[in-house]
Amino acid sequence: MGKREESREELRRRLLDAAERRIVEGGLGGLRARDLTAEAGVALGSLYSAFESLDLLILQVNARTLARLDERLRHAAPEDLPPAERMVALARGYVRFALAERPLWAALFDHRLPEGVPVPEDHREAHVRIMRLIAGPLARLRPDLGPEGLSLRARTLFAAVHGVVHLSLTGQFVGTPREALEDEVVALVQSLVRGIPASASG
Amino acid sequence: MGKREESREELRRRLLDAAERRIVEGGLGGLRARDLTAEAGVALGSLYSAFESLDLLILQVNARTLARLDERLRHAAPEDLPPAERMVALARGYVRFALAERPLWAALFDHRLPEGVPVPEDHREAHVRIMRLIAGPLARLRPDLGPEGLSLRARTLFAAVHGVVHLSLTGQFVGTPREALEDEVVALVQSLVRGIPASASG
DNA sequence: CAAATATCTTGAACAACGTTCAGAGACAAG
DNA sequence: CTTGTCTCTGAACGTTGTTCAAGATATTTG
Repeated sequence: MGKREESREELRRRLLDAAERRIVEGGLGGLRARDLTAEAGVALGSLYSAFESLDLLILQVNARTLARLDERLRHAAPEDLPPAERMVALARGYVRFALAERPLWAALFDHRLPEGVPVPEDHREAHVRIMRLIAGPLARLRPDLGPEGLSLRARTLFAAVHGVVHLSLTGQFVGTPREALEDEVVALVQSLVRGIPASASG
Repeated sequence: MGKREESREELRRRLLDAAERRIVEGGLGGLRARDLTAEAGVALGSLYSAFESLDLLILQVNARTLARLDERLRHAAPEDLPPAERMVALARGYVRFALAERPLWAALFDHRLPEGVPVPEDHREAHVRIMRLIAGPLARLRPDLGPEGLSLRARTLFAAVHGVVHLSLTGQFVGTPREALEDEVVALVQSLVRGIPASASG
């Protein structure tokens, strides 16, 4: 009875590892079901006995990446820092994570589920955890905001920082040059942190 | 001699129009070479006598969209406004354009050229024109910045605003809710505009 | 332990995709 | 009208993700 479940987990792990390696090497766009299963040392069809589809497998790779991002951000911005510095440290941590784990980080945003399929609950939860990491110091800077407004502003701040990193690294549009990225993001957050207490909006 | 060239242009126009309609209806992800050529009333292979590839055709659709965005932004932020208000107006214009032309706007960022193919020069130029639209009022707010730093900061500001809109509308990550989007973007830009003159960084 | 049964793994086959190209057809020149 | 040149056509190709009958393997039963 035990052997079956164990080997099923082993299969999932092997496929996840292989997919991660392939993404690191060739980006999400270069990920093929055949390469992935070959690298994992299993048959093509086995992918579909371990996961519902290739898309759902990618989602699991992304879940791992999200967990690592969460950990890195917590490590980068300890709770004993003053709130403004903590915000800057979070932004810096995000930039460095994106640079260090670029293909896996990019996969978080490049991957789209097919039309009908909803994002799983634990994914949204992982996002919310990261948002709360921002909402913490933000609450100290904006004691006037309620929990609702705080959550809203945290998402907006994250999205702003993310946007700068994203355009810079994907290089589609004319983004911030890579060499200036970290400094620009820090300047952005500092401007926001300075602008925030003086503002009555939101 | 004239008939040949004329019909070639006509073919390109028909294909571009059809592609645009298909993207509006089903998004960039739902665009198929076969649907597109069927809608244009031409054979599948004709696509490749008018354009190098489907990717390059999409790039032309995006060029049209970029031109419309440029026009809309100029219209939304007249030059006689005070610089801070102009910045807000530009951001508001961007949000509204994204909402109004959502699938075509999304195609600007969802579409990626294959590995080796570089972004054409006129595309980068169209981007730069939009950046200059931001750099104008920014120069008044930050007379201390040189042309280099100004261009840099303009790209960062655009990317920040874009990030908020992008995460909100693609709904991949936990973004700003649609109802709050315009207000949040305006608050973001106001914070930045307020934070900017006090800051010595950059 | 051996036979029977349940389960999983395998890779050929399938449908759908972008792309190509030999042949049919349309146009210009003589 | 005939000839030659260019263009348009859609069947065919290679490559995707996905499926599924058949063989291999594990588990249960006698």
